[in-house]
Amino acid sequence: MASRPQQSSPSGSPSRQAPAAARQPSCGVLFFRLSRASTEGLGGALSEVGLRAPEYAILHQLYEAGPISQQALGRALRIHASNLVALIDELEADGSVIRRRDPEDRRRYLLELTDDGLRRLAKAQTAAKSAEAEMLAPLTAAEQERLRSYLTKMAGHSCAPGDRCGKPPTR
Amino acid sequence: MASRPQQSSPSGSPSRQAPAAARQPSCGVLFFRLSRASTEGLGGALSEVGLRAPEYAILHQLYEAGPISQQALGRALRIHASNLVALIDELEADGSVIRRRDPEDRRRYLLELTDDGLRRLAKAQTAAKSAEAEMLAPLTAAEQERLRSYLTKMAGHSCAPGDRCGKPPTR
DNA sequence: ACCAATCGTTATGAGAACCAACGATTATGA
DNA sequence: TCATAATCGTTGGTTCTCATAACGATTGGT
Repeated sequence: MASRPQQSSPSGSPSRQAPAAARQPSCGVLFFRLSRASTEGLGGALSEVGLRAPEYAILHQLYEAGPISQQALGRALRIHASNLVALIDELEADGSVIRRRDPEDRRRYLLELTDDGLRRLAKAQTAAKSAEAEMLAPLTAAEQERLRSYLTKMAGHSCAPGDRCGKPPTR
Repeated sequence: MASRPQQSSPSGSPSRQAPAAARQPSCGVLFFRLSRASTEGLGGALSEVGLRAPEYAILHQLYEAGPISQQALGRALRIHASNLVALIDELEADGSVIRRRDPEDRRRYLLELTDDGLRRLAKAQTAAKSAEAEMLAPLTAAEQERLRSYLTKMAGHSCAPGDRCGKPPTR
């Protein structure tokens, strides 16, 4: 400890001056942290049911938005179309989802949730419940409900089920 | 269409019965969708400043939590220690961060934000601001503030800066 | 002095992301 | 009608991220 630089906080005490950076974490940083925490907890819970997070999201989206095309699904979930193929393949292999040609446009499929897929989704939700409760623990029940409504609004805004939420983002 | 299984909504009309699955999307699914939307918008905005999301989060965390060890940083941000090395290397290479040995325990480093790093963080925040505003658009100003407080609480609960947020998650 | 534990590092492998290109199908226009 | 362009799903290949295991260096306990 011959040359301890100094203890007067070279730039280590951010509580002194705030040159330009914002003190409170931005939503971007918060989402970065929480999405990882969520992925961690959710992934662990889902592994017990033999599902991964993207597949869980797909089942949920299919249940919520009804039969939709792969491309609409990919837009809603922000999953690249090329990556969706393998995911749907797997879900179709174990009977959770079926691909059916859209009679109105036979280029696209209409992805449908089977009864097995519905059961699997229900089991996954049960498994994920405790992980979510853990994450939402510091909030009261009312706050949790409000948070959910906020997130739902944001998710709907970023890409509505049937909306054209193409890549050109307002810019 | 010779053998259409049946037309009595095999499982395609979710608005009829709800056997066991929850109607409204769980927070896990919402976080899955929003984290991807956030990564997309935030990543695009940060690329203009030459930063990626993890580096941005690191700078912010260092600014917020002061000089901390790499391991504490990794716990807070849910970044694996082995992956942190390259990230810190890069940030140190362009002068945003310096590694300094902790005199109290010379195994660990104390990561410090330099003045350059602070400036870079400020620029990144400015760049990220519009992307965040876009994502938060469907919320009122009051709701945005409440959302931020909720997320902050959750982030603090999942892993406080100096807390032992080890892997054994309550289980 | 020994042993166990911790911090940072390295190497390596598995998984997910993006990009370009291709058949199949549909839409548009001459 | 024919030709051209556009869309949907798919494939292959490249890159990036993430996780696991092992290794020196250092510290703490006995």
